[in-house]
Amino acid sequence: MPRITAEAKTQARRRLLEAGAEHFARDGLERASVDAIAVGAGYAKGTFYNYFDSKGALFGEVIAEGARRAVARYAEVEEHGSVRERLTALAAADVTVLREEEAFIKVVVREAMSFRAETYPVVVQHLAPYLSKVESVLSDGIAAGEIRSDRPSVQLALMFVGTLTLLYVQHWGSGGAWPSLDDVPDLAVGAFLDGAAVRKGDTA
Amino acid sequence: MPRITAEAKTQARRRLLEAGAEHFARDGLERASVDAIAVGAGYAKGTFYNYFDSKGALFGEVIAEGARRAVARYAEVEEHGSVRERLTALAAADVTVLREEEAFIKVVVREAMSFRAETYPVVVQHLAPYLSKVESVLSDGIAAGEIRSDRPSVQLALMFVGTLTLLYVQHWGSGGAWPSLDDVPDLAVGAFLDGAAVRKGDTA
Amino acid sequence: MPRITAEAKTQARRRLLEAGAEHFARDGLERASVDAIAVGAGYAKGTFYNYFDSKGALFGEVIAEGARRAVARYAEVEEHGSVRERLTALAAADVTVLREEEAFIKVVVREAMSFRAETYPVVVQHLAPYLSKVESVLSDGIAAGEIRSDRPSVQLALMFVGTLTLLYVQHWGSGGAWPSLDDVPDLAVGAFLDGAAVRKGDTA
Amino acid sequence: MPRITAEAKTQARRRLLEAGAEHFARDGLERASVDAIAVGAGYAKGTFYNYFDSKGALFGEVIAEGARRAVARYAEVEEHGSVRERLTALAAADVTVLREEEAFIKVVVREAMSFRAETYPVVVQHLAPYLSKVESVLSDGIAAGEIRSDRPSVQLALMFVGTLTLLYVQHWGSGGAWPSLDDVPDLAVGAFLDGAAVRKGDTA
DNA sequence: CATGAATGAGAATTCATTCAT
DNA sequence: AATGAATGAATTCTCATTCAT
Repeated sequence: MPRITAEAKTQARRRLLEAGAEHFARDGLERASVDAIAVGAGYAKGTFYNYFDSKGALFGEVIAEGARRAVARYAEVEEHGSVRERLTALAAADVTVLREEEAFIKVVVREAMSFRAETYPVVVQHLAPYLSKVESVLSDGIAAGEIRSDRPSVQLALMFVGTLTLLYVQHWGSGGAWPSLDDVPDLAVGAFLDGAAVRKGDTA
Repeated sequence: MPRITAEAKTQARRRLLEAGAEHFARDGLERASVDAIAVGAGYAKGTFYNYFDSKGALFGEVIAEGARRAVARYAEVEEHGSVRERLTALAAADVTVLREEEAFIKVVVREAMSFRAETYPVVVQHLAPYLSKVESVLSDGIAAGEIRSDRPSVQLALMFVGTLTLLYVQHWGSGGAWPSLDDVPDLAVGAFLDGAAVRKGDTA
Repeated sequence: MPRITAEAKTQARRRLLEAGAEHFARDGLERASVDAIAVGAGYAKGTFYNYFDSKGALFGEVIAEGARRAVARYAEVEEHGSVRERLTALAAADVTVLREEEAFIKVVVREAMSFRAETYPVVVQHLAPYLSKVESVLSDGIAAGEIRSDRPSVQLALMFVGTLTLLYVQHWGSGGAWPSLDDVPDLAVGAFLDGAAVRKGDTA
Repeated sequence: MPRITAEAKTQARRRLLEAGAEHFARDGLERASVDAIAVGAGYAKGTFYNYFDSKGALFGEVIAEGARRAVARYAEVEEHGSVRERLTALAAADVTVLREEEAFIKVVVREAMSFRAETYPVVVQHLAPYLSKVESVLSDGIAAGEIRSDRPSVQLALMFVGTLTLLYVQHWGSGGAWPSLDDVPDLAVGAFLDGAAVRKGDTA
């Protein structure tokens, strides 16, 4: 993956990317201003256009970079153990990224949930490796009889990632009241695997 | 002595509200233009301001109206049966509203998922009765031993509504590919109640 | 002068005229709104146009009416006595009008001092009878050797009326601090006739 | 590292200020348009906002600048001689400014005479040094027994400045017919010091 | 006569983008 | 590379005026 170094080759680019994430996370694409982003990165407005074609282009790259950083972290996760353990590890890795790159992740999540024609495909495309990882864990689980086999693994993966995302949104929306980030991995995995119903043989 | 009745006035308001929902759903608050909304409602630009103070004010009312319509439909849902049946009925009612008022619901959902300081509280406030309904069903379920009692019913309600919302987002985001609206109620209830894990005694 | 009755033949017209004066005095021509004037007169906006062609037309008529009311009061002033007495009486009559019709007079004064191409001629035209009155008193004074004969009486009349106006402006501008309306007649006449210099034979 | 010097920036500001004065003098605050002002200064509309926050802000600065220029000229006036000589010199200096900066002075005068809550305090504040100068001359005159001592010097100063202003208004209002600017200083000083009455011992 | 909904020209203001230095 | 002044398209909002009822 030489892409990271290639794309962030200059200091300036990286700084603009960070400042962009910051502003997009806070203000959204339309309300964030090129001027504020450039100044936030320590440059004058004109410099922005030496590195990015337009505000929209930066936005796309912020999303791509956010997804890339998340995926990079996923790559470090252990490949063995039960499905529950592996999903929890993935979720924990995800939360770690979120803590370190909150701005980037906020932008990605917001776009993922806003299903806008202009940006949705970009998000989906960049989240693909992320989803594949989850899907492969679930496929293994299906093969091992740990996961229900009546749903395509893609759909299950979407549901898991969605549940995780949902908890982030509730975390941000509630101002951190519930759930706390610490609780997210177990909550997500619990909700996804076990559901809310009491079943025969369970101890309530 | 109004020559044009109060109903006619309400009529104009309603048309602007519908057109507003349409445009906000497609373009979002910032990209939707007052001019386009007015023309979409069959009026000239200036007329808009005879009915609403500003674009932002209309946006708030669209959200309020969307929430109101959803809640109205919830009120018709049967109050008895198993938790599974009642949740499915609620979800089905929700999908019905969504089919009939897709624009309004899209706006509400997008705002609910965007956690913007300006609009989030409005959304939350208007979705409150909606959430209560779900919560009361779940409380009954906990009392009846059908639902796990280790989570506050509020949190469970948030998770159920979130799951439903998630499926809408995936429906819209995939261009209707998956899930179809018909599948949403069972999917949501299934995911929420049963989870994805195979458990002892289950038949895979 | 049947004009007064002819022009104010309807209640509505008069009420709109009064409301117009009120608003123009407070807000000026541009910032006063037809809607506010109509409502201030107890009518709906549309009714305004049954009585006046435009906002500008009303403005012209307010000025005309203000000048008319001032002149009407001048007509009652005594025609004999010294120049000082007669000028003081004229000034006192003027102050009386100002108290009773403050809005109208404010509009006239403001326009008189704003030398705007559109309205200045109207003001001048309507103040003409007002000025003639002063001028005739001063002509009598010149003939009687009470007033300096080295200035055309028209110019002297302009200076006197100007001095009076100046004091009004200072009264309004200072929020009534100085001069008070009670002081205006003597101040104006004193300044106009006597000046500020101490002269041989005067008792300082 | 400004490629365009601070002077150039000041240059643009100055051009906008001049154009603003021109337009405000002709059209008043409300009827003057930002677009026309910008074009009048040789810039596009948007450029205006690189230098001033709003039309109102420019208006305030035009008034401030007008008062500043007038005061600057006052500062050059001789400090000795009789009261009559000094007042005449002040008035002459004032007329000189008016000739050179007619637009600015028109705006200041119009605002001074319009007693509008929004602008009146600004005008008064900026004219303060201007008034002080006159007042100190008059105080000296009172001490020297040249000026009547029965009026506070502030009030006398207001009357003198008012008289001067009045003559400007009449000059503008009459289209230059009477008085001509050349006549203004002597007229103002004569009217202010001597008054119009013939007194014992005078030669009519 | 009275009404007030509809209109649309007009104005202020914002801001992404360009480009000469 | 960096800069920031200039630009003008786009947008929101106001309000005088019209006119059908």
